[in-house]
This record gives sequence, structure tokens and C-alpha cells, in this order.
Amino acid sequence: MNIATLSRIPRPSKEQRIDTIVESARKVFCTRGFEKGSIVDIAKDAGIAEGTLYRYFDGKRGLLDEVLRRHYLVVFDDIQQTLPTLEGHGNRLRYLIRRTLLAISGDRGICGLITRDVRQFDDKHTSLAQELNRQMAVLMSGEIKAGMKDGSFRADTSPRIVCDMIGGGLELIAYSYMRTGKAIDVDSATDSISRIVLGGIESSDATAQSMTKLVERLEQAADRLDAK
Amino acid sequence: MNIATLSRIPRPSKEQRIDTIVESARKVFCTRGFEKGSIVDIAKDAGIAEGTLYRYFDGKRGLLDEVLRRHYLVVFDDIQQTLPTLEGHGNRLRYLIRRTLLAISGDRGICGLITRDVRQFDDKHTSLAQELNRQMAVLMSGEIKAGMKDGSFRADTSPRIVCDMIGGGLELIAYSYMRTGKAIDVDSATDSISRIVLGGIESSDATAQSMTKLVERLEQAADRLDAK
DNA sequence: AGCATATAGTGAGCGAGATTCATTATCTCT
DNA sequence: AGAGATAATGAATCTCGCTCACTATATGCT
Repeated sequence: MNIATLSRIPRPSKEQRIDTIVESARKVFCTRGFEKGSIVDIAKDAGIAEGTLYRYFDGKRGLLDEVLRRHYLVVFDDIQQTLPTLEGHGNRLRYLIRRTLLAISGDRGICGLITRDVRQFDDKHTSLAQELNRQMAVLMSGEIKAGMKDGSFRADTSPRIVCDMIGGGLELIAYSYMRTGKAIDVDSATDSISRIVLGGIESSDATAQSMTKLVERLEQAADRLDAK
Repeated sequence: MNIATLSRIPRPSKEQRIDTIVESARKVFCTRGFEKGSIVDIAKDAGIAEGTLYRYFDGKRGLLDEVLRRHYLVVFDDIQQTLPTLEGHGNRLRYLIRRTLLAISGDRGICGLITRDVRQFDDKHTSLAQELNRQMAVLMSGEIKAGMKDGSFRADTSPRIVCDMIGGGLELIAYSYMRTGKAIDVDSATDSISRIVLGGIESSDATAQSMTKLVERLEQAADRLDAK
């Protein structure tokens, strides 16, 4: 209509538009929360009309899904690269715990979304974030089962419950961080969780074995001292 | 206005009215969830107008608070009676775990409310359910700290993390029950959780023995050095 | 009883926010 | 250039929690 518009503003590509919207959604959700951050806010921030947003996303919840998916993507890429380089199921489990804590402690806004808003779901579509949590649980569960098979973990362990306890514990730590803002001490938390879990599931055989090795090393040290 | 109303319907007492409303709220929230269950639904079920409801409750969230408070009331009464009769911090911890599982597994509707809707909070008022969770955490934490003091639990335990892991684990079990409807095996779950936690925090005799041997060897080495 | 005041109940209406859709603008391809 | 096809718009709709001016009942007093 306006003559000036004739030569103006080439439309951004579909991909660019989606990126813009998701980024605006992330900003708004992280600062105001999922409930209070409105579609109008997001649209305004992205420089588009509300209706446009609905061309690209199912609705508010779909938008949240995408924001979280992109956040987790980095984490899972990282895990996929690092996990195979680690030796020992206990070690790998410990890494998964630590990596999750890092993902949480790095972004309080996202942390709030994960702990507060993820569980609201329609009966129809299980929320994506649910799915991502499940993926992490599968990884942990895999390590535990493998550890049980090769005898490093006790046979009477329930992988399912162990995963729930780790995942639930991490979630509560995240939740507390989100409420209080007090920074998470990643290393100390990793230690505490690992100690409890591994102490609770490691077979006494394994414990005895590592103890024996320890003692042997000390003995050797003593021998060397002796020789002097 | 209507002549027939002259002799009719004595108004129910304040207490009765509140009971009716809370019960209707429980029904509606449990069947439709907190988000989808509307105030109109509740008012209709209770046989009153929407406005009346607001005379007795702050709003929708206040109503949820009361529903949950009444549910927890029974649990905490029970705990207060049983806990002092049990011997040993490990036992008492185990009882707290079991009692919570029972409270969850008894009512899938409430279970859904607790796992899904409890965390939505306004920055101002911490939700009541939060408070109730905290109360449970305080009880568990008390047992753990006492156990650390009298030497039955390891001194390097973090009560906070242990509580998070137990509470978080219970929450995830509840969440899974709510989604799948698959009944919770209370006894087996109690066993698994207790085994992991106690295994992870109990100061084990085996460990103590190996430690002792270690120390003895070191002492011998030191003796040998001394002799020279 | 008859009146006055207090307490309880009502439901239309308000406001906020997600979602829809008829209309308008831009793009693409011949 | 022009004919679809595709994208963008924002006013209108719908839902829902909540408010409030008004009506109805209860209670207390003489």
C-alpha cells in the first residue's frame, strides 16, 4: 500500500524467522517465566505480529519445547563426545551427574523453566522436556545395568530407582538454586551424589578389591621405604 | 422474594460450607487437574455461585493449598505418632520413606496435583505444598544429622543432598505413577531406596576393618623406619 | 413482632491472555 | 506483468479467574 514499502525489507528466511522467535521466547520465558511471559511479549520482542508466531509454532507450549530442545542439544552433543572416552561405569555415571549440574548451574533462567514449567502437560502430548529427561535417564540406566552385569555394582540394585534418585536429586538442587539464587557448587555436589550412589550400589567385592589394591600400593611404598 | 423461600433452606454453617467447597475442589482438581479444572466447575459442584467461593478462599491457588493441606494432615499426624516408637536412625529414615510412598500410592489424583502443580508459585507466597515438602525434608534431615553424630552414618555425608535425593526420587516415582497409572510397589520401592541411601551413608564395618588394616601396615612401616 | 445492622450469596461484567481468521502484503515463477 | 502461492497482520473471539454492586438471609435489640 505504502509506496515506500516497494523496495523495503526483504523477508527473512524461514529458518532465520524461527531462530528469531525462539530466541525471543527464550528471553521472555527466562526473565518472566512461562506463565507470565505472554505471546504478545514474545511477538513484540521478535518484531512480528502474534498471528505470525502461530504459523511457525503450535502455540505457547510448543515454543517452550523448542527453547528447551535447543538448550539440551548442546548438552547431549557434549555427552556423546565425552562419554566414550571415560573408563569405568562409576566414572561415567559421575560424569553424567556432573555434566547435568553444569547445564543447570550455567543458566538460572532455563533452570527455572525446567524445574517449574516442564511438568505441565496435556494428556495428549508428553512434553518434550520430559523426553529429554528420559534420555538422560536412559544413559544413566545403561551405565548402571552394565555395571551390574560386570559385577562392579550389586545385583540387587534397581536401576530405575537409582535413576529416579539421581534425577530427582538433581532436580531439587536445581529448584533450590532457582528459588534462592545461591550458586551451585558443582564439584562438591557431584562428589556428594556420587559418593552416596556409588556407596549404595557398589558391590562389596568391588570395594574389597579397590581396598586391596590400595593396601598393596601402600605396602610397596613401605617396602621402598624399608629398602633405604 | 419468592414466598416459598420463606421457610426454606437454613444456610449451612461456615465450617460445612468450607468443607463442601474443599471437597468439590479436590474432586475437580483430581479429575481434571489444576489448570483445567475451573472455578465454575468447582462452584457448580458445590452448588454455589462463583462469588461465594471467593468469600472463603483467596482464589484458585488458595483452594489447592487447602486441598493439599488436608491431605498431608493425616500423614503428618501418623508420622508424629509412629516416629518416636522406632529405634535407630536408619529405621526411622526408612519409615519416613515408606510412609511417603504410602501417601502417594493411595491417591493418584492427589499424586498428580503434587507432582505437576505444586511448583507453580508466585514470587510472593511460597506455596503451601512447598512448605509441606520442606517439613518432610526437615524430619529426614534430622535423622541423618543425628545418625552422623552418633557415628552410625559417615561424617562426610551431606544431609541436604541425601534429602534431595530421597525427596526427588520419591517425586519421580510419584510422577511416573501419575502418568502411567501403574501401581507403586511400596515395599519393594522402600527397600531399594533404603538400600541405596543407607549403603551410601552408613559407616560400614567392612570399610572400617580395611581401614584398620591399612593403618596397622602404615604403623608397621613407620616402626621399621623408626628402628633404623 | 418489627426494625436495623451484619453477614452471606449472587452472577453479570471486567481484564488478561491465548488462539483464530479474514484480509492484506510479499514472493515466485512463467 | 500477472497469477497463484506463501507469509504477515491484528482485530475479534473465547476462556477463565476474579470483582463488585446488589439481593437475600440471619441476628440482635426494643
